[in-house]
Formats: sequence, C-alpha cells, structure tokens
Amino acid sequence: MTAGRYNARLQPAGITRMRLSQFHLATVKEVPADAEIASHRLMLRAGMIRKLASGLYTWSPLGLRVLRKVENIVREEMNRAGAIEMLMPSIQPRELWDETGRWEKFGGQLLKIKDRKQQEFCYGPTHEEVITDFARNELKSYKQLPVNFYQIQTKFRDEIRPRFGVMRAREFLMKDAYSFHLTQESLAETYQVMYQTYTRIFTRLGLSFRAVQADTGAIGGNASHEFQVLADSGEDAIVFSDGSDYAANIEKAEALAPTMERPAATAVFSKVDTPSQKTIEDVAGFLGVSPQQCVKTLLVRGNGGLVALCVRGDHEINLVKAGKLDELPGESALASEDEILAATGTRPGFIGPAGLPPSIPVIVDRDAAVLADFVCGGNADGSHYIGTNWGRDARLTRIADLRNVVEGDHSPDGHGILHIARGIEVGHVFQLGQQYAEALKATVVDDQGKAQVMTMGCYGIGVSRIVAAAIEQRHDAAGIIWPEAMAPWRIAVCMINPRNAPEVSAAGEALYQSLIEGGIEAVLDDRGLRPGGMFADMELIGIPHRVVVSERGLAAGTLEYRARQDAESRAISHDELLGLLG
RNA sequence: CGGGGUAUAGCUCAGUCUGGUAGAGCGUUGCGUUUGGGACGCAAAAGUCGGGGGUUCGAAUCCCUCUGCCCCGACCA
Repeated sequence: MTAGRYNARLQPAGITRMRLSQFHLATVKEVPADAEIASHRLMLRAGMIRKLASGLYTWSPLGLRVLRKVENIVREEMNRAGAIEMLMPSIQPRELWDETGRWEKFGGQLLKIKDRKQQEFCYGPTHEEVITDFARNELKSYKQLPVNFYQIQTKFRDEIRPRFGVMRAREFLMKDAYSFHLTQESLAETYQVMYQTYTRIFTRLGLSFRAVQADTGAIGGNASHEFQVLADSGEDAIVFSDGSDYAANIEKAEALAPTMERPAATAVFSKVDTPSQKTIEDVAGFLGVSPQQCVKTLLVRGNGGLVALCVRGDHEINLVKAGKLDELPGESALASEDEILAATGTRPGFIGPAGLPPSIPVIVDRDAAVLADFVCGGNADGSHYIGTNWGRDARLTRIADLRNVVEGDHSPDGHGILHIARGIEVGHVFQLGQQYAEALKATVVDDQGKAQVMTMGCYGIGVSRIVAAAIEQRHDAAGIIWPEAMAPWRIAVCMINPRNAPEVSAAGEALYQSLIEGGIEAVLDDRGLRPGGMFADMELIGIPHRVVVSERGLAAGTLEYRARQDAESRAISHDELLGLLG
C-alpha cells in the first residue's frame, strides 16, 4: 500500500465514513454449495458474515451495520416500555446451575469449560440463573417491584446441528429480559406490556409477523407467545383462524373433537395380506379405501414400557401433545425398530391397535376414535386388518387430542376456519412463574413483613436471527430487499465514471454531502466500478433507494432515481428526491 | 449421538476410478485499452492436495487412522 493511499484513508474527525472506497464492502459472486437457504446465501454473497467454524460467524462491517439497526430498535422499544438495560457475564459458574439443577438437565447444548484452577463454568446459553442470583441479592422489598431487567448479549448453545448460517448458529446475539413481581397479576400486566412492545418492535422493523400461542414445554409456566416472522422457508408451522385473532404454533393448536357420533359397526373383522404395503398411502391404495378410513399407529417410549398412539390415516401425530399424557415422561420419543420388534413381533408399518399386547396402552385421537369399520395394521409383517371397530376388535385405553390440526379445521375458539403458514421464531415471551426464584430462594419482604418468593417472566428476542429472517422474507433474484429500518444505508449515490468525469465526481460528492446534512443515511459509491458491477452490488446488499449521477444526467439537469423494487429508473429533481426520502 | 457425504490456490470446483512434472474459472497484483447492467488484452503472484502413518522406485490418487466441515433424524431466539 502506498503512502498516498494510506493517507487517503485517514479522514478528519467528525466526518462519517460512508464512501464505499473507504469502507470494506466485500461482495462475492460465488458461494459455497452448502449454503442452502436464501438468507444464508445472500448474507455470504453480500459479505455480511464469514464463517469461522461450525455455527460461529464473524459479522463484517456491512453485516454489523444491519445488526446494530435491529439492536437499536429493540433497545429503544425496551427502554420505552420501562425495562432497564444491564449486562451479565457470558461465562457463568457451575454452582449457580447446580442450584437450579440445570447443570445436568440442560443437556449437551450447555458448553462446559474449566478455568486454570479446574473450576467449572459454562458459556451462558440463557441467563435465568444469573439474573435470579442478581435479583436475590439486589431486591429486598416489594416496593422495588415490579422491575424488568434486560441485556443484549452473546449467547452460546452447542446445537447438535447448526445450520442456515446465523439462522441457527451456536453463538448468536440475543436480547433477553427478565421481570420480577410480587404477584401473578403484576406478572400478567408486564407480560401484556412486553407483548405490545414486541409487536411495536417487529412492526418498526418492517417485518410481516404473527404472535402465536406457544407450548410452554417442559419449563411449565402459565402463558407463552412466540413472535414468528412469516416466511415459506420457516421451520415452524403456525396456525391462524380466518374468523378471529386466534393464532398458535401447531405444537399448541388444539384439534377440536368431531361433532359426529361413531357409526355402528357393520363390517366383518378380518385380516388381509398387504405384502409390501407399509405406508398409509400404500395400504389405502392397495385396499381401495381412503386414508381417512385407516388408523395409523405409532409406538412411543412411555413411563412403563411402550405406548401406542393412534390417529386417522390422513392425520399426523403431534408429539408435543402426546408428551403431556400421563403415560409419557414429558417428552415423547419414538420407539426404535428393535424395541417395536421385541414388544410386538412385527416391524413398523404393520402395527395396529387390534391385538396388541395388553401391557401397551392404546391412546386414540378424537377423530380416530369416531371411525368404524376401519383399516389398521395386523401386527404381523405383511398384513392389515379390515373392518376393525373399537371395543369389538381393538382395545381403546383412552381418547385424547393427539394430532396436528390441518388446513380447514375449525378454530378452537369456535370462530372461523384454521389456515397454516410457515414462520421463523424471532421472539418469545413467557410467564415463568416461581420455579427459578424458588430454586435460588429469591425473595422479597411484602407489606406484612413476610418473605415472599418472587414471580418471574422472561422475554427473548433473537437479534441476529432477525437479520436472517428479514432476508428470508424479503429478497429477489438480485439480492436482499431491506426494510428501510434495517438497511445498512437508506440511499446509495452511484457515480458513473467519476475518475474521468470531474463534474460527475463533484456533483456526486455534493449530492452525497447534502443528503448527509439533511440527516439522510447515504452511502457514496465512489469506487469507480463499471455501472453493471456497481448496480449489482447495491441491489445485492439491498439498499432501498439508488440515485445515479452521470454525465448524461448532468447534461439533462436531472437525477436518475430507482427504488430497490422498481423495474425502471426515472428522472427526478433534487427536491423530489429529498421529498421521497422524507 | 446414529446414518450419508466431503476436504486440491483467497473463493467455486476439475483431477482420484486406471499411481508418473499441480489444473480451470472467479478473485488478487502490475501495465495498457475501456466506462450505462458484473469489460478486454498482456504479464504475474498464489497450493506442505486437511493431519499422521503405511504400501510403492514413485502417492492428490491405493490402504489405515485422526480431525474439520456439510447433509438426513433430537432442542430452540
């Protein structure tokens, strides 16, 4: 690097560095074949992130600009809602995690480390332990409640399978908030405030999203909502009604009981050969019946041996719902082929409720329970039963809601029909209750002078995931289409051939300066690239507005403007441009 | 943690089956010509072929082993 070039990079203090020649923009044309989803590909191509190791990413200057935009909006809205920012260590001592029992329970996602004295620590995947420890030391009186602490900080979860870039990274940026209350009523109030705050945040970010009821999972608790960014590539299925504001994660959504009664049995119960028909579709096709007339049976590991779960052939088992059954240990794992073979003497594909060993409870979904004369597995390789009826031919231990809702089901709130969409979970609000405060003995004195265990809520936002989710929702063949609130810059000033056209260079600089002085976040592309490369870069990195300064335009006395999603550019005046950017 | 794949230049990949001088495109550097949708010419730099061991006169190539990374199954912001 020559001395001149080096000096050119030094700028007087107070002038923002937004000339691309002095920024590190590092777009690439090619991208590793293993980047599977649009956001991962585009973030790599735009040079926003670089992979350091599996699930670990460096945020480039460009990527960080976007990340900070998200972070700042989250911070502003949390502050507006009365939450108080703080910062906790990312490394946490084992003792604290022993107090809640999560050192063992958290599982492999907890990254455990030792210091030079062989003392054990973990890299924080979440901060309930640390904040509750803070609270038990700091909060003494009910008069200090309610209070809502938050931080924006790096988390580490040793995911079994990191993927999709920063969408599911091991290290990621998260905003986590924890509120403390004397009463459940107070918690419910703050929960409402956080719900509204999250709605404001995702609205400001310019994302299409839905708040959905969520399963509270193994942690328990009273209420929980997820905030899902809508995108076809989302990993979550979300359900919403067209006749009310009901919306839920499919794991949570209740499938209403059918209104019909079970018809009387008419058919003769008999076994038929179905040599290689293992799937419901195969069997239904082979026997000439519809999948709705079949019963699908899955064996899962229960508290005391295997448990059979039955749903109608066209339905899917919901393992989260199943996990709530008394017969199951909180979470449900499918039995292995060996276990199935040992318990029933047959292989998966031919299991059915009729003739199962009496030790296996048969739990039947509400829709499967109203079937009569149905087809089910014969509990012998290569055979199925036809004309099966509950009670007469097949044992039925209990009826429960076991299935995923499907498009067209009635809404559980009684209003409207359910539809299904895909979403990316970017936020989660949760009424935790007292379990952490209890475990860590976090109490305050109430107005009677008695110690009371505090009640807690927690509220998370995946800051870095939002960046990926936004791209997933908004992109085209040319690249990213940022919402204005997330864009690294709002407008790019592109100069055509500035090196050889001093008047273009001067006019571009002047326009850039006037935009900056007008408080508009602009970037000047003074790299002197050929137009094709310059335009391709600006579209790839998703700048919402573009204005071109060229000899042609200067001669005509107009600027050439194009919004990111416009098909064509158009000539406008300087004043019009300022008006557009409001 | 099971199953599958992969590792060659900064990036994307050939070359491996059939052992015999290390390749291409993109990118980078220099010079020149170019400047409205990823320009062109000439020249150049750049690789302990993931690590270790073995077979062989000779290994990117065959064998063993370790490691990283990716994909399909479990949790979550």
